[in-house]
Amino acid sequence: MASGTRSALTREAVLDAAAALVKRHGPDALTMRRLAKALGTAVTSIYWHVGGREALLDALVERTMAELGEIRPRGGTPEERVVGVACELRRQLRGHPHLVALVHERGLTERMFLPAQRVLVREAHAAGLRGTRAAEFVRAVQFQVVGHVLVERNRERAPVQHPGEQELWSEEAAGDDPALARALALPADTERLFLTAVSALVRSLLAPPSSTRPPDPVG
Amino acid sequence: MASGTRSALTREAVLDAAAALVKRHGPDALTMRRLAKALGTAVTSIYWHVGGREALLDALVERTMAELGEIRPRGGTPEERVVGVACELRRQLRGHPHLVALVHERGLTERMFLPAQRVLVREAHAAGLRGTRAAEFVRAVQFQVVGHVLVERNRERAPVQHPGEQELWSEEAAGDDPALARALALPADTERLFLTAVSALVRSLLAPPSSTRPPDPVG
DNA sequence: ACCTGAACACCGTTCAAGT
DNA sequence: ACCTGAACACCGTTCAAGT
Repeated sequence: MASGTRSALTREAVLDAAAALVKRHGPDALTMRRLAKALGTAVTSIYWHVGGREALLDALVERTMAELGEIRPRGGTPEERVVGVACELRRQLRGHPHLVALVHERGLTERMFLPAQRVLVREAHAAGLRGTRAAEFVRAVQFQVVGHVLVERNRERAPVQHPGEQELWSEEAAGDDPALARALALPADTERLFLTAVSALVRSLLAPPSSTRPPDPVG
Repeated sequence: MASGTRSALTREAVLDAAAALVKRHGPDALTMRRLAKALGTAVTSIYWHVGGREALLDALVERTMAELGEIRPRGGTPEERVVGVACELRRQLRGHPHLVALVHERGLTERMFLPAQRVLVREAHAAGLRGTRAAEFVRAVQFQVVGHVLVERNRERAPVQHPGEQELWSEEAAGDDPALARALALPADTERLFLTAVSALVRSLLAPPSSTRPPDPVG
C-alpha cells in the first residue's frame, strides 16, 4: 500500500525494527550491528536517530508502556475490584514478557505502575483506608504483583532446575503428608498461586483494623 | 603466614578472585579478561580450571548459596514463626545483593529456597494446614519473599526515576487525602512494607477456612 | 541534515603449541 | 597436567569524512 518509505530511515522505523528483534529473540539479541543489518543501514545511522543502545532501550520501553491498556476495576466489593485490577495488571505484564525485564532493569517500575496506583488509591478510599495506611496498601499490592510476575517469568525461562523440586521432594520425608510432597514436586500453578496470594493479602489489608487478633485458643 | 601459594592457580583461587570482583563491582564487571588480569594469568588458564564464564558464574552461585546460614523459626505462634522466617530470609538475601540477581538469572530460585521450604512446611503443619493447601501456603510465602527482594533491590539500584512518584503524586489530586499523596511521594519504607505484606499474607492464609466471608453489609 | 566506513577498545571462546 | 599467545567472531561507540 504505502509506496516508498524505503530509503528514509526514521526514528520510528528504527524502533519498529528493534521492537521486532526483541519480541522475537529477546533483549540480548538486540545488538546495534544486528539492528543495522536488519534495517539495511550502517550501524552509525542508528546513533544519529536514536542515540546509543541505552537510549534505544529507553525509547522502546517508553513506547511499549504507552501501549499498555488501561485497567478498569470490576466487581462488587473493593476487595473483588482490587483483586481484579491485580489480575489484569499481571495479564498485561505477561503479555509483554520482555518488557517486564527491561522495565525492571531500567528502574522504571514505578512509572509503569502509576496508572494502576491511581486506581488502587480509589479502591483503598472506597474501602475506608486513608493516609499512610492507604499508601501502604497500594504499595503492598504493587510489590506483590510486580514481584510475582518477576519470579514467575524467571521460572518459565528456566524450566528444569539443577536438582529440582521434583527429586528433592519426591524422595524427601514431608512428615506424614504425601499429598504435600506430591504437590511440591509438581511445578507450581502460578495462576492459582497468584490469585490465592493476592486475595489473601488484599483481604487481610482491607479488613477493619479492630481485630488486633487475640492469640488463638488452640493448643 | 602461608608461604608460596603464589604460582599455583587453583579453581579455588579463581573463584575467590571472581567473588571479590563481583562483590566490589557487580556481576557485569566479572570479565574473563579482567579476572585473568586480577589473577596474573592468561585468560585461557581460567578455562582449564573452571570452564567458561557461564560455568564460572554457576560455581560462584553454588558457593555463595552454601554460605547462606540456616534459618531457625522463632516465636510463639506459627504465624509469628513464619513471618520471622520470611524476615530472616529477606535479610540473608539482602546481605548478598548480587547473589539474588545471579540466582534469579540462572533460574536457581527453587534450589536456593529449598531449606526454607522445609522449615515452612513444618510451620504449615503446625498451623493445621495439610496437602495442597500447605503446599500453596509455602509457595505463596516463597514467591512473596523472593518477589519483594527483587523489586526492592531494583529500586535501590535506580533511586531516581524518570518523572518519579514524587512529582507525579505531589501535584496530583489524590482525592481529599493529602496525607496519602505525601506518603506516596516519599520513597517507600520497604522494611515496613515487607513486614506488613508478609504478615497480612500469612495471617490470611493461616486463618481457618471456615469464614468464606459473607459479603459486606456496607452499602 | 543525514549517512558512511574506518578505527578503538573491549568482549568470550577455541586451538595449536609449549613445558 | 597445566599454562600460553594468537586468532576468530563478535560487541558499543567515536569521529572524520562524505553528500
